[in-house]
Amino acid sequence: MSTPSVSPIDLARLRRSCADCSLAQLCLPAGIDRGDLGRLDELVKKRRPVARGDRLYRAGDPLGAVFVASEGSFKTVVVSESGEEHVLGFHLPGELFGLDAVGTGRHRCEAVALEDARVCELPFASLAQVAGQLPSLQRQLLRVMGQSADRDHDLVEVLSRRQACERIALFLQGLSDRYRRIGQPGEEFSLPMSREEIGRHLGLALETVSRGFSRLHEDGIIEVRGRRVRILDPQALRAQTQGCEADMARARARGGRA
Amino acid sequence: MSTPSVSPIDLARLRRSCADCSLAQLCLPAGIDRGDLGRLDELVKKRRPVARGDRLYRAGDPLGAVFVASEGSFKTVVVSESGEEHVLGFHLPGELFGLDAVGTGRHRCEAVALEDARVCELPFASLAQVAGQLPSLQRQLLRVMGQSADRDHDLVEVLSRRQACERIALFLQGLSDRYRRIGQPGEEFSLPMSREEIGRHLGLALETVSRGFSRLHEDGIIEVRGRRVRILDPQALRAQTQGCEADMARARARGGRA
DNA sequence: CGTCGACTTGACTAAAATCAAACCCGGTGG
DNA sequence: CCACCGGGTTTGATTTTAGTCAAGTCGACG
Repeated sequence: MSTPSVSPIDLARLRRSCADCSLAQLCLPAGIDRGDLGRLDELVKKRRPVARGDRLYRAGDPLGAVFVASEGSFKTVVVSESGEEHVLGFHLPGELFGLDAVGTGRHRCEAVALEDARVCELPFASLAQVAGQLPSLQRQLLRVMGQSADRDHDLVEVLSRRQACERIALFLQGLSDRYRRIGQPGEEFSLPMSREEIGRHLGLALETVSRGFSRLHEDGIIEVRGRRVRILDPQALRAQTQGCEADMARARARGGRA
Repeated sequence: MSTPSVSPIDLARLRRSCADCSLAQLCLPAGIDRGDLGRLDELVKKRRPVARGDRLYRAGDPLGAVFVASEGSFKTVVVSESGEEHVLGFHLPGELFGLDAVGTGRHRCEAVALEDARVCELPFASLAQVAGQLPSLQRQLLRVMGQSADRDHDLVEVLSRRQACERIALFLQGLSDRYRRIGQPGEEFSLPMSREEIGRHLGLALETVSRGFSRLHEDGIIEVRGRRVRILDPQALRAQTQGCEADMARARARGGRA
């Protein structure tokens, strides 16, 4: 599954419909019956290609559409007045983003492709309108917004950890779960983002991120080579998530419990 | 219970309707015409009293209702497996909370009254159902969910600040704005939460919070006595928000530097 | 007036930021 | 094929910052 060598056949299939999309169950269409899906299908601009570094929207832009990464990953970032940027989130295929404008009508952050990618684009106004007519879509839209809030929520949980290694472990854990959800191996994946971006996401210096990775490596919990990551001991990773004391506790308990 | 002296007249007025509520413009009814408001009115359990420390819901509870603080403040907290708690947010009168269950159908955090308070309670299922019939309510519901996400967003921004004093300044700034929005003076207010709770919100030790307040006090930016806060120099507070270098820059710009 | 809890302050310690230097690897061009 | 970039990454030494532990202080309330 390298970057798309887009044959005409592929192209045709790509534009087909949400119903045929491999991500459908993770995306907005989940739980919407095939009949109603047609309505949704009509409004989606499907699988538009986006080059690495391209911005889908900028802070201040009026709410136009929400997006689903269909191939490749994105980041959403806020740039503070002082110029430094914080990465609010990373968005893997099947994940919806761009909802940050729903509150005020204007985007608060900008969305950037981390690699050459594709997005599906849904004009928000039409989406909301159709949702008013299709209860199943409304339900799903609310759920998706909720899930998006849950992800922010997760980030808060990460950032509230004091120890750098906890944040990093939690970050890897989260990525692993999310990769697994989209049908890719959760134990081995390659990071679409740089150490610096991870740092800007976790509120850590990039060196600290690197050291964290190295530390987890030394401890035999993960294997890292550049952006390639393999999780060797998921349980231990989870333990790191709970802080080092918890880690100790686990080590102690190792004799007694499975 | 024994909160404010509730005369029969008050009681009658309190139960009246959303249309008459002083918070209506901040709350769900905003932008909904009077006719439709009746529909909403029917489902709201209005101004139920809640004692300090009471929980409106716990983590794991199924999504039943969303809440609006109508009097007094609340906090939402997540308790990690290791027992420590993090305060996700504080909720002032007119602010809606409890949406954290929309994504999964179960609450991820618990909501606790910080003081004797009152809440309006909206059964979520009915709300969603009525929203399907009233486009204006649907729009408003989406907007309110978006605003709630924006607040999470703000918290992320706070937590991503490295300097403790930046976090604290941003926190006070935010509170000030929010108090102003609900028609209370933004320059002088009293904190409904303890230093410890602020710490658990900002990811800081309570001592650090206290020191931060003291520092801002010394610098003549705020006045603090216990939970009473007055903002003396809003501009300087804003500067603190941007980090100490920005602060320095401002000091220099003041005309004359040592 | 004494007690208790919340808050402040101080001294010390642990952790991460910063500064600075190597290192590794994919790509380029000789 | 190999030398040589250059970005991203790792690692080391030092400094800064916030956490921790431990006294005190303040203030509300019985």
